[in-house]
Amino acid sequence: MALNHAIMTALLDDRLSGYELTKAFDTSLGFFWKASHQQIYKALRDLEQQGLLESEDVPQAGKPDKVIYGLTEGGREALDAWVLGDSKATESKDDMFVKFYNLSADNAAHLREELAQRRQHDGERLALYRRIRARHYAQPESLPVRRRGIYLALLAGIRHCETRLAWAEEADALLASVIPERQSASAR
Amino acid sequence: MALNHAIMTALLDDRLSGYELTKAFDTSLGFFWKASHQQIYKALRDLEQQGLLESEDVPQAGKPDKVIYGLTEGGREALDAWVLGDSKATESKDDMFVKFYNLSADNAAHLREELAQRRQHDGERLALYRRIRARHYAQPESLPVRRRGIYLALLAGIRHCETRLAWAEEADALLASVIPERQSASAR
DNA sequence: GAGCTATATGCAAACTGTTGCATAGCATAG
DNA sequence: CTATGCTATGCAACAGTTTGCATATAGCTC
Repeated sequence: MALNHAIMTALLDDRLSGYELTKAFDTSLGFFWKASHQQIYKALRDLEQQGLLESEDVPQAGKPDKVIYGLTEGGREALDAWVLGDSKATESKDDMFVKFYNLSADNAAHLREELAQRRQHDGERLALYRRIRARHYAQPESLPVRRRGIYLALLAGIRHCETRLAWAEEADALLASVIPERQSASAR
Repeated sequence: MALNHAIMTALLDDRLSGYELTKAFDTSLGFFWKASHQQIYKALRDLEQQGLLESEDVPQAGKPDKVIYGLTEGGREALDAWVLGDSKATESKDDMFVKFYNLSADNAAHLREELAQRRQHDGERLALYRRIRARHYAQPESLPVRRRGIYLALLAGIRHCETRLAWAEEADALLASVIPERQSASAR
């Protein structure tokens, strides 16, 4: 299970609580691996039981107490070993492409709207990636080794968004040509 | 569940057996939605029970008998309605990017190998897409409407592969610079 | 004749992920 | 003062996917 390894990866530098990890999985590593808090809390308990993480209760004033987790020596070794194993690429599944196989004059306007939402989303994501890049990865050659790996992942994210946005323009033009002339997407 | 709708989409033009659908999901629609035969046979039975598909037993000589499925009127309507609903994009998950977050001098050579495998795979996939494009989608403007949708999906696949391949070159160069000089990926 | 591949379908268990709900204190906005 | 949202953790049910196994016939190769 890669979720476990993604969590351990997030704990390489910092000792974090489940809640903090959940937030980390909304950004950063979460760009490449999504996880809900339910998944994360469960994985943390499992990993601790396997001896790959150790935990510490941290009482807090004005907030609920929390439990922070850190990698054990065994966890670090397990993570290193995992990286050296083979990884399988989970092929991405996207409803929208299946819908494109159903394109018709009746649904072209709808698909165009969905596409516009994707463009919005990809545009925001791209802007975020670029900000992160400018702030933290402006000179990849001078980064420490591990940070260069993160830079490459970020770069893949950037390229991916750019490609999707460019494709969306072509797709939008083609969809527009399919929509019956008498009405546009927003006509009643 | 989009698998059900992907199956119905595959049955838009043809009446197919579970086995034939399984093969179809290895190519074509399967480029955007993977499914195993166990999933497909189960989905077919479910869909028939819901009245969205109807089946017919086809005895065969020299081969096991088969059951072919076709869309019912209700199935066609259900599919049309589904296309008009909202779709959620399943964020793709990829072990390899998590591994990049763990880049070190010790594992750079291994990651480079994994990357080479991906390049190989993406390259083959791209070549296949291009062949399909050249054969069946050379003039998208003159295609019937639904085929234009499929063309757009194919185009997305092409762009995606191209982007990944270009990124892989950059990544490879950076990884090479991280690998300790005294040994290459294949050194003992 | 033994083993491999292809056709054709299916069950069952295990794993992974999503959704809904629950608790509980504190802060901030209206 | 009430509603909302944040911090912080967790259970339980369901949905979806993967993996391993099972069956049966036919043709091909060694």
